[in-house]
Amino acid sequence: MQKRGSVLEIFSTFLQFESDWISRWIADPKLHRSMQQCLSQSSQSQESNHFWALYWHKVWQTQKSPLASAHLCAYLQEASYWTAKKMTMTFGSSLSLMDLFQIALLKIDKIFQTFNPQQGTNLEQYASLVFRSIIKDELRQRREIDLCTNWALLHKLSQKKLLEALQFQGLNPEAIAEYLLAWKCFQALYAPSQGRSTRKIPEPDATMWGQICQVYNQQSFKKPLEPDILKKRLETCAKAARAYLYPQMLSVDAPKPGQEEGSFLDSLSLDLQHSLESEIIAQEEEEIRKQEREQINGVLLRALIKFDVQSQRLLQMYYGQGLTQQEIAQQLEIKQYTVSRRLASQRKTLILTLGQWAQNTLHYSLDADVLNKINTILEEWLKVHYHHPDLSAREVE
DNA sequence: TGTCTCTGAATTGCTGTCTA
DNA sequence: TAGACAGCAATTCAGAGACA
Repeated sequence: MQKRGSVLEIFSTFLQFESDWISRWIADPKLHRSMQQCLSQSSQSQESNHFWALYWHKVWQTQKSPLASAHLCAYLQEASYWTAKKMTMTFGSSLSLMDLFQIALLKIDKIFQTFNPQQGTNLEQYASLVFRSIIKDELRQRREIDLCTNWALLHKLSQKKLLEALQFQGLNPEAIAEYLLAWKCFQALYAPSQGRSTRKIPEPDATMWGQICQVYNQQSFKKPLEPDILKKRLETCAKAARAYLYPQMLSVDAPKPGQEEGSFLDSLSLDLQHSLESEIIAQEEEEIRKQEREQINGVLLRALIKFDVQSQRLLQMYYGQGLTQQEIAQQLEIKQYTVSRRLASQRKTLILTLGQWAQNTLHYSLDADVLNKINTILEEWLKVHYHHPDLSAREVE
């Protein structure tokens, strides 16, 4: 992918994909004109991308202007692309690089809403972090939904989401009311047996179908239904929910519906040569981050080993087994607040250890911001460590 | 979209126990 | 006896879900 050179290009061009590869940068004529006009009128034409990013973000904040949103979307193309690429390499996925790229950009408004220029951060770096969490969340949820049986999905579903899904299918209000009633009866009567995975809830047996049907017929003003019809209705609900919550991805450069030639982005054009420059920079940055991660692992593992057995057990129960403080308190026969205090004290020790290391090695000054970041890193690390101890141990070797 | 409710987690102020 | 630590009860905070 060739780097965009000028401010004009950066705020008015978009990536075009061919299969799963970048084909070229293409300019949006409207954005191109708008940016040209801004640059010609502004004494800030030579200012950095950062300046214009903050400018368009301010416009978006004050006017909620779609034009500002489009300029920022163009600006964040690279951030979205590299995050999507990293995620496909790290996690692998049934979704392509292009799909992940689009998932990230679909929720771009979230970045505009939560970005705070006062904190002195760079919008592009901030967007990369948020894109990463958006994609991870999407992949996790899709995996959950893919693994769910219809009956598990119906259990997880909220009434609001089911209603939206049924409306999305174009059903009339009367039909929707009947489907909702069927779902409510199912929810009320069919509870999965304890200990069973919440993803693998099996189909109700014949007796249960009979009971659900009986309650449904008591509450419905329509002609009484047979259990197999009710079952089909609930299967339709599950199908509608899957289709609504996780629709098939459609590429922005896919052919226009009903047209053999031309795509959504065909009105745009700008030929670019391919370059490896950005890939090399990204690989170097990744290498540095990897080394830092390994060092952090070492520091935290050495600190953890110094904890007594009970403290280690507490952390294992909280982060490893995912127990609540109340559950841990019951098992250890102590009070919830004692658990809370001990966890807080252990976290404080680890934060100070990591802070000391950051101060000595990376020459960070330990202000509130840095400590907050260390706290976030620590939380993530503890979850990974206690879920996959082999992973963190391997990185330390 | 805003409000309400619920739940888990964290905090606060006071008190008791233990130890150097 | 001071300081560290823990117990207790009440309160606050934050996030998620339901609902009008």
